[in-house]
Amino acid sequence: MTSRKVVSFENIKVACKNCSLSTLCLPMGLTPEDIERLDSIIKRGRPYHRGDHLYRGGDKFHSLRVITSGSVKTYSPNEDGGEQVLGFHLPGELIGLDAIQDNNHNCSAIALETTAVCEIPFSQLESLSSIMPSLQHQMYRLLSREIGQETEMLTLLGKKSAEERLATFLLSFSERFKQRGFSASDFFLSMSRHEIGNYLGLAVETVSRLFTRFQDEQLLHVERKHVQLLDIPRLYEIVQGTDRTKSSQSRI
Amino acid sequence: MTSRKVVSFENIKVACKNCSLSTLCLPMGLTPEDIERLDSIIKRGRPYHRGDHLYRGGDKFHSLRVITSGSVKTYSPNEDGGEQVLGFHLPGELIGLDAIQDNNHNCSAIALETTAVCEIPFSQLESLSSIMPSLQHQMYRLLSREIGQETEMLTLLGKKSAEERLATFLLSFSERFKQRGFSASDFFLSMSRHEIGNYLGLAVETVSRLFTRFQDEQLLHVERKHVQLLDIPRLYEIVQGTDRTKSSQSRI
DNA sequence: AAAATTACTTGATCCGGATCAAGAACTTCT
DNA sequence: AGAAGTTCTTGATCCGGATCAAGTAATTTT
Repeated sequence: MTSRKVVSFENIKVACKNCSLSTLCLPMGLTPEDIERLDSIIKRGRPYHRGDHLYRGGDKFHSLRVITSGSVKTYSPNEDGGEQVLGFHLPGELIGLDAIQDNNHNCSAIALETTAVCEIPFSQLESLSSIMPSLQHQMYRLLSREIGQETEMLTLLGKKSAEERLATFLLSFSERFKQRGFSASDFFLSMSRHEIGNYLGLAVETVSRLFTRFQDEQLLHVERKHVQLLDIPRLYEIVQGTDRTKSSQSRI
Repeated sequence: MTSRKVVSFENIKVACKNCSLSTLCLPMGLTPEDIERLDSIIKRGRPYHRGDHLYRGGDKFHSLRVITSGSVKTYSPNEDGGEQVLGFHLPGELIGLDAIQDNNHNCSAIALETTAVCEIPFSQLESLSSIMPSLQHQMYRLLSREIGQETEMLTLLGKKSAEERLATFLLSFSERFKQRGFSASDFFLSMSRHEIGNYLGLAVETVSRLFTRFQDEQLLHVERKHVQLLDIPRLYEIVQGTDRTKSSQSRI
């Protein structure tokens, strides 16, 4: 009778096979039996609160982590006290891949809100992947995808204007929320303007002004962290630098 | 008698076990037997000439490539005809890792000078790595290292000044040449000023002016592609933003 | 609920590096 | 060797976005 109640809130997502993220996550494309084996090495701890570190630069590396709810910022603390924000991570995303190289975290990861994660001890994952070719393949794909994403970010920081950067940022969240079954046009950003600016290589003031400008131009409505995208197609035009409102006479 | 002559110029580096790069390259840390097995899947074609493409964005991916001599530029062609230079690659460096994710090259690679490469068919490498844990481990490390390097580049493009960027660039080559047994302070750059600028997110003119300035400040001597670093310690100070010549009164 | 702190916005000014322009040095072609 | 095309350098100007400054709104502390 009461035994039903044992399946408490904390245990609902206790297995990959029941997890709605499995199509985005490490188990993607694995057979149910393989998922079961992967599942057996995964640890699910208690949630982190806003501001808690998942790990810090310098920590010994032992586990990769998948966000299962909430969101996380990764950043690399640089010599003079400042930091470079490296990414914002949503449920289903794997973090810690950069630490494999020397078994050390070179970056830090901090929860932006209440956040749950799965921990995957890397040495066990490695052993498992050497007897499970499909898992090995998935790991190679994920590592490669990470490289590809950073490559896009290099182009963003190397060549794009401030407004192209912010539009890219917003559409990235739009797409990722959509993938996760949320609205592509109405969402909350869990990070501050300062963190957005740091990530995009812009000053806070520039980010703030751009939000205001985008709103004036009817591209979106923004109130604090709540963003509603009103004209996604035009945001895409801005991303490509094809925005007719200003580039019509340039570049010929 | 004449059979000795069969070991011609082209065949000297025909095996990993004889290759001076093996400590920097994929075989790093493998046992001689494992190197032998890896060697058996590697293909060595004829050299590329300056301007030849190793692959282009959109090509089907089948092989990773290791530069064995010469140098290569990777770049991502972007929509409007321009390009973002992603990296300059020296002997021992592995390229193509970003293509694993979807079996397609998203970037292009072009020889900057006469260049030889080893081709490693990825599907064979994958099979081999699933029966050779040490190779699998090495692959994970290399992929992770690539992520770490791109992360550093993100910080460079997001936060650093033009002079910090060029100093970082020069010291990166200095270190890599040194690793390969060449001079750390006297070398030839195989890429143009334009390509350096593109890579560093700077205009050609800025790069040219910085070379002139660095020379005026006795940091280096430069003549066309020939660079001699005269004050490596001070270049390191510039990289860290700790250069006393200008930051002494700032940031307090 | 008031006070203090932190986050965000908006305006004014400044500056690093882009862009424009032109000449010089080098390379390639014929 | 001379012509034509590149690449590089140097100077002048311009502008996007940083920095400085101040005010306002939200959040946290007490």
